[in-house]
Amino acid sequence: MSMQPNIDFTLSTAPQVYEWLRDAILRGELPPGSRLSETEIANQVGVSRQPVREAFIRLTSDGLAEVRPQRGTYIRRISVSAVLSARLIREAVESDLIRMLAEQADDRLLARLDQEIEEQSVAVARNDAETFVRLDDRFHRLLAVAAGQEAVWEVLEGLKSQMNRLRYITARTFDIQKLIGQHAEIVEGLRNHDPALAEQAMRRHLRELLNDLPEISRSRPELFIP
Amino acid sequence: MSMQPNIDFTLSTAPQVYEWLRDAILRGELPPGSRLSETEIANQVGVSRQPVREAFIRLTSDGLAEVRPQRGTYIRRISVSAVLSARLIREAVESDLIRMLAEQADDRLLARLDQEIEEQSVAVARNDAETFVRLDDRFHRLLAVAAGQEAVWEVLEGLKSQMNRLRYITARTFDIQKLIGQHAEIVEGLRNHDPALAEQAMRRHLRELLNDLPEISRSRPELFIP
DNA sequence: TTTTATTTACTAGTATGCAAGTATGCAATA
DNA sequence: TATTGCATACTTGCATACTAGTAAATAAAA
Repeated sequence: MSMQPNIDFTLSTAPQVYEWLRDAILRGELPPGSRLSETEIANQVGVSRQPVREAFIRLTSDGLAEVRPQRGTYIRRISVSAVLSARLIREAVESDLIRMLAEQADDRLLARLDQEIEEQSVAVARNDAETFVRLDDRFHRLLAVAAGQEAVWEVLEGLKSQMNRLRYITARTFDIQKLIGQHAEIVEGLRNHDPALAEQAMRRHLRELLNDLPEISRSRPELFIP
Repeated sequence: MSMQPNIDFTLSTAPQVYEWLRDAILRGELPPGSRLSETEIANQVGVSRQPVREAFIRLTSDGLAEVRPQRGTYIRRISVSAVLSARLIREAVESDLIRMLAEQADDRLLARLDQEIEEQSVAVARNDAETFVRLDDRFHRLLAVAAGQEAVWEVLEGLKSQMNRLRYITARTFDIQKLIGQHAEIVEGLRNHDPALAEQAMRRHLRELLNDLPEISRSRPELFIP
């Protein structure tokens, strides 16, 4: 592994190791199928095996790692069905939220959303896919918060982890311009206070997010569970 | 605590301790706010602190426990907003699933669902609320499986844990007869291949599940996060 | 009596040693 | 050459010792 974490030894180390590993996994730095080792990570970080072990347990709970007793700990390969499930759930929930929001969207919110889309356009102009992924997340989060359902978004965040790994891996193959256009359609639905229109735009948007999944799973089978 | 777990020492003990505690929490045997202790549980089970500690970590990941360093481990009180979020997500997802299912429901499935409802009626006739909770879970799960989305249901299971604790606590206050009637309405929607009808029945059903939440949170504030 | 220190008995966090299972390379054998 | 047996070096699971922090009871002082 490349980087070294910044451990603050005045705080508990286990959660810090967890955060560090989780970030590395989601960013694709630790690719699916990688083999970890309690001892190895412990030496690298400068702590004992114990906190590392606890971090592994939490990663396993998240579905990001897999402990094979007496064999080793591995970064979980991506499950296509888990990714599709996460997408389906996102579509169901976010289309409900956007319909709620269409009835109550005010000018202040609409202005803020226009501004977000503007920022996204800047990112695409600079061909900065990674920034766009971050902005895209913020856009969807903002919609949930505006609907008064921030807690719902926090739950979705956890589910999205599998999708996020995929997005980082494939960040360069997105047709970002198209996605931004879809964001604009969603906002138009809100502006017209048209729940059905906003919902349809949202569903279309989220359905296309994984359009390239079949191709990726064909070209990079090592990332996926067979 | 009352019961003792059945530990199979030829298998890993940590997961068994986890399952045991999780079950006790969901059933309300370990009520919200209870104080646990690694040492105490370890002695009771007959293992060292280590596997118990690992079980606590997983329970914390599930949002069922809360470790306060150097102070103790507590069963998390129920967060009303978390319960409401879980309900909203369930409604969004299950109404999408039921709409998908309405187009493809065959006689075999409908017969099976009728049979499930029959079983539920038997439970209510015996005034067996706990069995009904289990059957209710199975009914909704069956719908997800029939829609070809078992993986989606597995995800919902995790979210439902907060709702489930509440259900066990309040099992006696439910108007079970009414819930069974709503199940029947859902099945009628499927039988008529009417997605809109099935969806409306499902939404009504899931909205009423928490009707008594305000009253419970008033009468038993010790179970909830303020 | 009230307030302040101090002791004592807890808690979880971490380090470490040992046990048991697994993979791998090498040597002996067919 | 191909296969088997074994030594060795791993892996994680668990038990234990120790640390540091917390809380509450107790003792000392005002």
